[in-house]
Amino acid sequence: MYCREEKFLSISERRSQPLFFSSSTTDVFSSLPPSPSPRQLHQAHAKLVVLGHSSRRSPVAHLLSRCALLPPSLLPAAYCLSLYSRLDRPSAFASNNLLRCLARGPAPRAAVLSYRAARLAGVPTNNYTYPFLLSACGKHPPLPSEGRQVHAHVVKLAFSRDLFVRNALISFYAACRDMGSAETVFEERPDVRDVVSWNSLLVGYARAGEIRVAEDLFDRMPVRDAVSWSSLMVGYVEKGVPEKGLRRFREMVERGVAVNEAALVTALSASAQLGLIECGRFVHATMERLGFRMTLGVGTALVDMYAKCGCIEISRRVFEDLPRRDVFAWNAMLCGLATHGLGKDALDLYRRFIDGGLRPTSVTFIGVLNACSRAGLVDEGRMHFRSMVQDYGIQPEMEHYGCIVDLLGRAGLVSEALELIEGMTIVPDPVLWGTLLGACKIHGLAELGETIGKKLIELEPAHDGHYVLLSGIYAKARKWEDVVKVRKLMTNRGTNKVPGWSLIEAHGEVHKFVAGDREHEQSPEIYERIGMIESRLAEAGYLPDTSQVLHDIGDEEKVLAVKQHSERLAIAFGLMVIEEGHPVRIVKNLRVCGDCHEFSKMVSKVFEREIIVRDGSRFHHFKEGNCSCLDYW
DNA sequence: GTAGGGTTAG
Repeated sequence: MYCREEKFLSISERRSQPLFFSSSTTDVFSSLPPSPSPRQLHQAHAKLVVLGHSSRRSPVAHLLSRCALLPPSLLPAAYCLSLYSRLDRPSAFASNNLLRCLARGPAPRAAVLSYRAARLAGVPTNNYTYPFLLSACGKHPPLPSEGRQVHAHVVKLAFSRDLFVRNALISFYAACRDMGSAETVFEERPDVRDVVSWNSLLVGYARAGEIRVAEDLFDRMPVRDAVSWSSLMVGYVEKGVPEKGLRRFREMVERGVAVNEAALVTALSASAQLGLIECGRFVHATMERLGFRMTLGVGTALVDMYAKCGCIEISRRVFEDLPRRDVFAWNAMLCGLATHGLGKDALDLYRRFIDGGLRPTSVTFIGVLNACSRAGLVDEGRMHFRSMVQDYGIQPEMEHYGCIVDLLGRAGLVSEALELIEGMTIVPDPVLWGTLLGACKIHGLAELGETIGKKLIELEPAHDGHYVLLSGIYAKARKWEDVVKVRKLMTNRGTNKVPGWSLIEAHGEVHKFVAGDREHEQSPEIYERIGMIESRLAEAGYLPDTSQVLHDIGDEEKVLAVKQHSERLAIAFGLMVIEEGHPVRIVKNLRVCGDCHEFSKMVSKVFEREIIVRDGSRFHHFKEGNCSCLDYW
């Protein structure tokens, strides 16, 4: 309406119009949609300027309150500060809304500084001030000493009876991992408590890894809501027991608790971690059954879950069907394609992402570099590594170096990789040296491998993987005495060899196998099946390669040790119980050994069955005698 | 006009 009127006015007429011709500012705000974009807020601001209201307390505070609701990525903290700075005598409302903007913005510490300035300028505070301020102090990384000072103000200014303030205090202490203080605030006033108080404490314990305490709180809660359930689930997932989180999700659904986005995302993340597609499908189906509308968060978690459960095509479809995509969604898809060895597709996706005008993050480059590595695109990888720093100002982190070392190592450029490591600005971690050591083993560089292996053992003497890799390098060079020496060293030092296991899902049940396992109730049939598979493979000309069996034992025993690797048991079981035409999906914790890799390729050919293995770091799609990793992993 | 939960990588 305002604009239409203006169209008919000449410039001179416009000048002659009183600035307040649209007498109220309510029009400016009532024309805004429920969730305005930054651009629409700027337009509202422009209207206030035209109306001559840009220094008036109430409309500016109103505008700030709308800014504070923007998603954090769009929150213009500097702009909010400039809006606020136009005010002569800011109200508590205006100041609170500035605090709210700053607390949600990229630099929450600014909220503390702004509060200090407001106190000095005599701006009044009220009970709304402290929740915003304490939330700023509890953001990552937390500001413990600032928050404690705020707590002192709360007490001094007599706001400590306020439920919202108390809850914000509990959350703040929980974020600082100071559960003692969180508990004190919680216990101090049992009459000023609600479900949020309980949840805040619960989250604190869950994040601190004190899952038993969290469970106990959960059981004692007088009222539980969806946040209570999802917070407990997060605790399990963070504690490394995603299966318990999934169990809670099922329980939550069975009890008819209204499922929320966080519960869905956490349950999907748990399924993704476990690689259990049937669990993931259950969560997806539950979501659809309940008519939960697709959100960015759930969409991203679905893309990630399907990718991590080996269903990269479904993952792609979910991604393409998303109504909106943010950088998290793109990153999930990109990284998914890369771990599946679809390097070319990942790079095409990255192109689309950049052409769409989005800004990559450091995780985006982990995906891109990984993709280059998997596709063997050395020059392209080097180019993106440079572009990351030069075009986007992202400093390489350990993971980026990891991808590049992997890329160079795979291409046999081990000395270039070594040079890169030596020139790093951050101290290379053992994982990085381990990546290089892996490259030495693959390319048979015994001397360099020996140096790095010894160095690694020195760095992490309790880590069995280093001894295993080094003895593998010796074994490949047929230096048997050294193999024995390293193995003895390993035993003497009492390192615990991480036992290898493989999981396979069949008809709603999860079956777990460890090497040489005879626990499974169908063990006799499984071993019989392995024998049968082997004779079929032998007819097809397959010879076991025992060079990677890192035992100082005789050849015959070596063959036996390889034969009983956990994924073989899982594959044999899979061939027994998974219907024909369906792929056999296996999840294992360690990397696949060379012989099992060869074995899987042959099985996929001879038995015309697709086998999808998720190992410790990537996927192997075995089909018609080939593997998607192109035999480098 | 307030406080509590989740997603990408390794």
